[in-house]
Amino acid sequence: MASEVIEQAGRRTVTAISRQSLHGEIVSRLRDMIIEGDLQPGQRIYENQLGEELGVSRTPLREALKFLASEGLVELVPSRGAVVKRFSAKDVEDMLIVIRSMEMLAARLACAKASDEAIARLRVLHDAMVRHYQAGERLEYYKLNQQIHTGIVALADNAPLTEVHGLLQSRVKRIRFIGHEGAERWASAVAEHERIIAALEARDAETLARELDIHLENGWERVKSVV
Amino acid sequence: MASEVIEQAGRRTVTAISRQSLHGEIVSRLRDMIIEGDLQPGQRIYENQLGEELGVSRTPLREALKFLASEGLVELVPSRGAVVKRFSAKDVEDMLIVIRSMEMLAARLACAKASDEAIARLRVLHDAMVRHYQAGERLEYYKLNQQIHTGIVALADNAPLTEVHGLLQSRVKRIRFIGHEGAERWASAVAEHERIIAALEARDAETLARELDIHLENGWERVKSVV
DNA sequence: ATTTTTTATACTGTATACAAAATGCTTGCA
DNA sequence: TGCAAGCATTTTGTATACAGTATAAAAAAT
Repeated sequence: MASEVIEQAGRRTVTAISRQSLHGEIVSRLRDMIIEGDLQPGQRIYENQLGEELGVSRTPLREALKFLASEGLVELVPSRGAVVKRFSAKDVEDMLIVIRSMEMLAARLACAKASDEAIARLRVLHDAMVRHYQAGERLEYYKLNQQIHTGIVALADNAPLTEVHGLLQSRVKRIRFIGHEGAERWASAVAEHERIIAALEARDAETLARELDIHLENGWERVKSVV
Repeated sequence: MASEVIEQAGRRTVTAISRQSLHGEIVSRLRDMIIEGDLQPGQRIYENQLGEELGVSRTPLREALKFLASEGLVELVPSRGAVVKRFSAKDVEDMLIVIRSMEMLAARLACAKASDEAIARLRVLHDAMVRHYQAGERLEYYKLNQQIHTGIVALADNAPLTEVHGLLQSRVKRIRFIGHEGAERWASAVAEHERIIAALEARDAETLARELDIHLENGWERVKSVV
């Protein structure tokens, strides 16, 4: 395969230039592969094979797998290596409960601490998202949607909260990504977002938390059928 | 060194017997060493040296370090290896905010889902804790205290919540461990716990959440001075 | 024909060796 | 005496080799 040769040549160059280590590079790459479904849940990971594909030897690959295991994206089975973690419906439901709670916490903190400029930046994202909705561009909509939720968490200026939220978010991403909602649900989701941004701009913590609660509860219903 | 030989011989035996992999063994060991202050914040970890101490080669040790890096207990500096992570006062404060929120969530879930037997088991732990308080046994008290908080989270029957709570808990552990509170504060902490268990037994979610909120807010004040 | 045992193969776990990078020290020079 | 440059040493990063274990297939026995 031509791409593999390019990959190998690229690696050396990238390693030299980029600030990221090879380890970090592999971690990001594998994380994306898992989230985007390139590596499917339950699939066993053969170190030799995957290492060859990525153009790296087993050592840094194994280190990356350990890292991802701690993130909960792969499972380490003793003497049988790594397997892409598979989540049950309950697992996903449980994650969404926690994510919802964390976003509500973030919302309250954000109302108290966020700067006007930071909130304005979220409004810009929101408006862009609405335009993608009106244009029917689901993928672009989805990406901005994610960014807004992550953005609200970021407003709370609480690193552990951001980290843990991102951790769980990355696990449900590959499931949410599949979820294509119907037109009327999509419309109401956008309306919910509008109210969320408005509450944030008003710095009305309780309204914001309540709206997020409703929104994520609905989102959960939207996803539920897929899992 | 004689101990090294014993260590190495011991390792082979242990590896054969224990269900845990050597990797898992090292992870647990290092985690304890960090939490208990054996490895101090900011301290650089020399792989050769530490590997020799533990009687393992660099490969599994490095894999364990990557795992702990993902847990947030060590930091990986490119080309300069691993350093025990140091947390600022704000970091700790932020963690405690998140932990508090998660315990409150757990409390609400627990009131709805926990079995009577599970709650009864917590009551037993609580009573034992009170006895240790009365005997003035701080360490034993502290351990049961931890167990009770972890136990409440466990009652929620939400694996991701348990995992994430444990993650943050392990980071603040080494700080809390140092925190020795005064007699009157200790007394009020015990009283708060009594109310918490009572609310749990009554399955009064809102009271339980409120009491936990107060308790953890106070606990934060208790710790604050130390950091 | 089915089940059990043996054997071969493939993969993981661990150690070691080598290469590249960083740090610290020494020596030379101003 | 102070500074800088180069060299030596230490340490990390990566590859490879070897050992142990699980899996699968084939052969033998019931």
